[in-house]
Amino acid sequence: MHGHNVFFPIGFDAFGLPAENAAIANGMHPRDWTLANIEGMRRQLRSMGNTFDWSAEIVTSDPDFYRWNQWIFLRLLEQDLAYRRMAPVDWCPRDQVVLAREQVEGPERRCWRCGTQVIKRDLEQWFFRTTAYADELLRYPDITWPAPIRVMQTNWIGRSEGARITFTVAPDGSQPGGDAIEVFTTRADTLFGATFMVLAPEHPLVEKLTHPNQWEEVEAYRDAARHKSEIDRLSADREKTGVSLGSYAINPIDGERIPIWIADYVLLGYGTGAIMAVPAHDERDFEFARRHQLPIRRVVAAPGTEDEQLDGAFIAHTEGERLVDSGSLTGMSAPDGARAITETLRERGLGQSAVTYRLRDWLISRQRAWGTPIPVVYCLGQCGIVPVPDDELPVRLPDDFQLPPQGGNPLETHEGFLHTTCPRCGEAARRETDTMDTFVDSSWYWWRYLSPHKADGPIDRELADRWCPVDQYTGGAEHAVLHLLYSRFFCKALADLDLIAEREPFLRLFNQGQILGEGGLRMSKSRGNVQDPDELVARYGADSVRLFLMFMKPWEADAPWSATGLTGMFRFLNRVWAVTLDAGGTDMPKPAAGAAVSDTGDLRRLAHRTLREVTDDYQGFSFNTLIARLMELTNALTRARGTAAASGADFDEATRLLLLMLAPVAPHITEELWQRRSSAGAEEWQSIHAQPWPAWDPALTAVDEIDLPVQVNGKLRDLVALPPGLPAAEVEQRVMERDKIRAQLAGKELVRVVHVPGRLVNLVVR
RNA sequence: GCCGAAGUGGCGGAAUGGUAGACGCGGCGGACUUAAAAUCCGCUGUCCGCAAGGGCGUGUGAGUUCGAAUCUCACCUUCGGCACCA
Repeated sequence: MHGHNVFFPIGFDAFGLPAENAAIANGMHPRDWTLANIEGMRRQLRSMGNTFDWSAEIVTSDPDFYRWNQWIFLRLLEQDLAYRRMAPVDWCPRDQVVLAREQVEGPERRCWRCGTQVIKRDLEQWFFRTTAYADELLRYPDITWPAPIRVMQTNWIGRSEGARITFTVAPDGSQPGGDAIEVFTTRADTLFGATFMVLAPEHPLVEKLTHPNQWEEVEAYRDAARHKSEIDRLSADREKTGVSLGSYAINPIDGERIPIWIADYVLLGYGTGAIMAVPAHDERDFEFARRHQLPIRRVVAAPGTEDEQLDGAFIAHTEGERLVDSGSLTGMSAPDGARAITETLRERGLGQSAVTYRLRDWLISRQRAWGTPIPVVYCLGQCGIVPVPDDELPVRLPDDFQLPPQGGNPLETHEGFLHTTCPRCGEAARRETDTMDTFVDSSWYWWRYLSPHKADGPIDRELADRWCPVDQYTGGAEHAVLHLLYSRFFCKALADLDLIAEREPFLRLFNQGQILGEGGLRMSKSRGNVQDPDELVARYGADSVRLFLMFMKPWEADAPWSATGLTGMFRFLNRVWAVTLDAGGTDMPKPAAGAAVSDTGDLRRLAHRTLREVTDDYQGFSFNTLIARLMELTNALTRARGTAAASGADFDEATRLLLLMLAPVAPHITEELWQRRSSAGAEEWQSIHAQPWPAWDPALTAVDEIDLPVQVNGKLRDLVALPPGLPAAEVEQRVMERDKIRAQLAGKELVRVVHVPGRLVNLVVR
């Protein structure tokens, strides 16, 4: 209606565990189960009147789509943005699958799909190197996204600036010394306060650095750490356990010998997996030092507070704080101290400034059959991991796999799929049986919508340049660090592969809310609280249901489903029907006395004002208030029905504008009414959805009379009807003449008159 | 614990410094009808009052302002995110 070309495609994210599990439960191949479901959803979406471009439909489980996942995977592999390595990973014991870090939720570390607590396992897995773009992902140039989403992503990426510092292991009776332990710290200024070191129990240097006398104790601790559950290990209020390795390191700034410990509060996966412990200035180190009687030495203090007793770590930065007890740097401000120490270490080759991120690489392999096969083979000869050549893509999922009754991945036992030959040397080879995380599918699908059948590449560059980035994206906040982060990573990676031009996929993001099940929980089949629109659509019509979904809450808010109020939408549309087709009110009992509308100009003005406001509301996604305004207009027209006013041109224009304004949200009934209006008149019929958006007449939207609120001491006391544009002095004079105001002012002293022209007058009295 | 969002009638919600409660649901009353349904009209925050009118009122308490649901501070509650990140 605004003359833009709009591309509004639809598709089905059809791979994944829910489909696979449901297929198992129903004894079907997941493909058959999925396609049957898609058929149902297509019908349901059409019944709601969604105006998708079905010619561009994508089904991600179709080989024509997933072959390009494989093709992109191979390009990322070439660029070292995809890799395989052994790592401690999150494993969901119920789904029997590994999960990406983003897919493990909450303090109890539960699987995002099934809610089971995950466990850590050391497994060899495939990763995408999202960390390569960590810094760029922190920038959001020229995109209009809700601030909370950006905050969540920023926190998730967790950039922190500091220094890497090398501690050298000291020689002693059992140990020649000389090994380097690298640590990361954000507080280089506290280096003089480092009184011990802590390595993660899994740190590779532990075995080498353990003194023979400590061997047994260290082994026992490492073993316990390995078997401890994730939750136990991560709960922050747990006692800080650890054991000494019996060896020592040299503090690179002052040469002091400090003991080396292992403790499970240091995580292998963050920074370097080792820390310098400064108990005076870090809560965790403080707690650990207290428990194990290690020295606590304060090295930063505000003047005059140096001798205060510490009963906790001193963390907060205070005004004027300076280094104390820090050799030649004593007296320096803390930030200068950090710089000086880092610089000194750099000169000695023992340190440098550094940045660390909380973000981990994206673990994309899944031990399940219903996903995109990862296109590599393991050569049983000499070649190791060999990528499948492009011209052998797609690596197809077999059509006949049997789901093993005991669970697990059927691809591992499918002889036809498993056995192949090495593309490099021709010897026997085994296919990779892991499939890709389904978030891979959703990370680039919108480019594929532009050319879903393109056979010689994933993306039509010319079309992508013309249509992308996506102007308006809609999605839930629950995808903040999942789909929305992965998609930004993909965009940057695909831009570096020169497949697309842009580096951000979605210019404007709107977080629509979710309609929750009764009880306020997310709808899901497993909870059995799914609401099906079919019955409501059959009973009230798609337009009523659509309107109600938009009217019941702000578009961005979550709310539990309740059909209370749906009847209001149905009644509203009935009134629209009545004012459009039966302005004379033949069905009305009889004109209500006193309801006659004499000034049809009022209807005109209301229609034009409504148009102005509704146009604004559409722009701002304020669907609920827009519908309310259309109801007001309809109610005014309803009151004029059956009166002389209803046969006039103003009434006719108002109903015409009403239909046009309503068309985007109630497409079916407005089209029908539009068509009937056209055939009643002489105009040749054209779809209402192809009409230009109407323009309002500024002369009609201008204020013609105001009911000026008059307050006395901020309390509303009167409303004074006035023409607009009256001089301030005259307005005030008229206000003062009002009986009510006189009564209010009687016996009081008028101190001040606040007059906001056109808005109100406030009389301040004493 | 840290970060973020929110708290308004019986219910969903409107109003982002200027008439609190638009619009809808529900409720009450009326018209039409033999009757009911549907439809249409009116009323509906709360307390006092026959009325005119007035008091109170946006989680709680303070503050800024002529004026606060809206801004500031503290607190309470709910929801979402993070979880020893050095």
